[in-house]
Amino acid sequence: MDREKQLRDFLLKGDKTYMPRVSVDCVIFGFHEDQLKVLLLRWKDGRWCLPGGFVKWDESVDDSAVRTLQERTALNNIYLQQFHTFGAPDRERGKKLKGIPDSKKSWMHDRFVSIGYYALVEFSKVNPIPDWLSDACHWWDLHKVPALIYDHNEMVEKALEKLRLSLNDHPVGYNLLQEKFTMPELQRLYETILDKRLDRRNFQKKMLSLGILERLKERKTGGAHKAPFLYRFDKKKYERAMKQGLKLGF
Amino acid sequence: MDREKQLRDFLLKGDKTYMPRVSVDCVIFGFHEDQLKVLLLRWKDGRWCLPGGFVKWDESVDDSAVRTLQERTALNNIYLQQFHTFGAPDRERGKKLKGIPDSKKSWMHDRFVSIGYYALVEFSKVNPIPDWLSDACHWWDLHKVPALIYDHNEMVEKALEKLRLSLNDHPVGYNLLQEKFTMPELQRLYETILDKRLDRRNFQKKMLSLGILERLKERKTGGAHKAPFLYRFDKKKYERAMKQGLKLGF
DNA sequence: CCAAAAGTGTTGCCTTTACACCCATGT
DNA sequence: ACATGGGTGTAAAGGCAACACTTTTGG
Repeated sequence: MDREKQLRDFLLKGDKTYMPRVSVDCVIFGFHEDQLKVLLLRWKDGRWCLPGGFVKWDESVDDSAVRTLQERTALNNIYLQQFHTFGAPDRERGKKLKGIPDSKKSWMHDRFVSIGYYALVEFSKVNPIPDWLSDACHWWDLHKVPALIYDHNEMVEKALEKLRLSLNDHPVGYNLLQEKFTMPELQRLYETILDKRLDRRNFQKKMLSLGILERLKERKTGGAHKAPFLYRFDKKKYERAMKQGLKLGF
Repeated sequence: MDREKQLRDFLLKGDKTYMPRVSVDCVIFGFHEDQLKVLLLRWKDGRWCLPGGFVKWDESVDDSAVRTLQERTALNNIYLQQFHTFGAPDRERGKKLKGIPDSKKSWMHDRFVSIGYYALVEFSKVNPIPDWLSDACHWWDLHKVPALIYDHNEMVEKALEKLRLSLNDHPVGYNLLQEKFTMPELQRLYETILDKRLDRRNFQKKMLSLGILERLKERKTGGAHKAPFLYRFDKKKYERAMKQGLKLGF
């Protein structure tokens, strides 16, 4: 079987291409139907995990994360943030390899340190693609994430925590929402990430005061009630705000 | 020569003890005479670098940083914070090994990824100890740090940046000052880290409002002017503040 | 015409900022 | 005595939180 050979090659010769001992894992956040979602992979053995990958010898760790993300979502230009590196001594990739011949000789055997990144992506644009070791790749509601391999649940927790903290000095939305969105939608996003309710009117004032939103002529019609205005981020001003940092205080 | 053998052993057999490809580097901050200081090592070849180390197979990455710190400063219970992982493809430890026989066969050869930690230590308590590859270990004024190996200057920059950001939601001082200190000393510390002047009176109000300071009966005598009160952190309240996070906003 | 959601403005509080006066100490 | 730094209080400003009224839309 072809895949069998591919796997053997990867296990026995992968270290020609990839650095051993170091991996990258990505917590990919999406936002859909007022819920934060996380993209997960299912291994052939049924266990779920974060999309991850290895670092090529000639590639930076950041680039490795970009590549991993690109491979799972088919998206480019994704917002990506390194958030923590996980290095407990029992983090053994090798444990995944049970029952595979020669696995003891593999560069995958033994301990790995993993560098965690979180990504913010536009849910509707993602077409989840399993990797060649997995048979499924899809979105999970953040609050319903199943038990994951190793410390991946901890990674999700930590990523969320860091994302929350970042709201105190950086805007969010450009990466998670569609190009045009309404103020209530943006508010729903903030409320979901922070897991707390915000005052509608004060929220709008705060957001507009950042000067990074552009109100469009159109409104979002089709809803059951008064049609809300559509907004769009001014990309240049948004990026300037991301760089400089702000004082939001949520 | 004994050291020669020790080096050869380390280069050729070090991977029995340490994980290849992964290292830890520490930006150790101290505060002395109104200046932020960084502890640096000088290699035998004259180049300066951050104190760093490798990760033992059975040790967590955090523990490895703790050990490194302990070895350089002879201190325990140090405040330590992982702040970033550096993984550019040209980060080669091997470049250090020029001229050493068999260095190509060493686990030190080829690329390393390094996990950066910053530490806050009480300057006066530190007795800097060079490691066995270095002939000097001492404090440098943060603004006078020389050119360091690899990307270590970048690490110092990033550590400082993260430390500054942390002031917005965490107190600082317990780790950098002596047990008893005056309000002006604490203010000087904040001003130095932030590199900006603060109003004396407003600073005091803000600090006291945190409820983590205890004013002592004594005053600091010997100065040229009015004797300022001495303060001390209430350790329990300080730690609670560190955990919960605050809203300082500097 | 009613319920539910969205747009807008106002008020009061509380935090932050700016600033002034008095006190202690060494020269 | 005076220059310098430290301790304390207060008034104005600005930001934030609480809140009310009107408008629009589908049912």
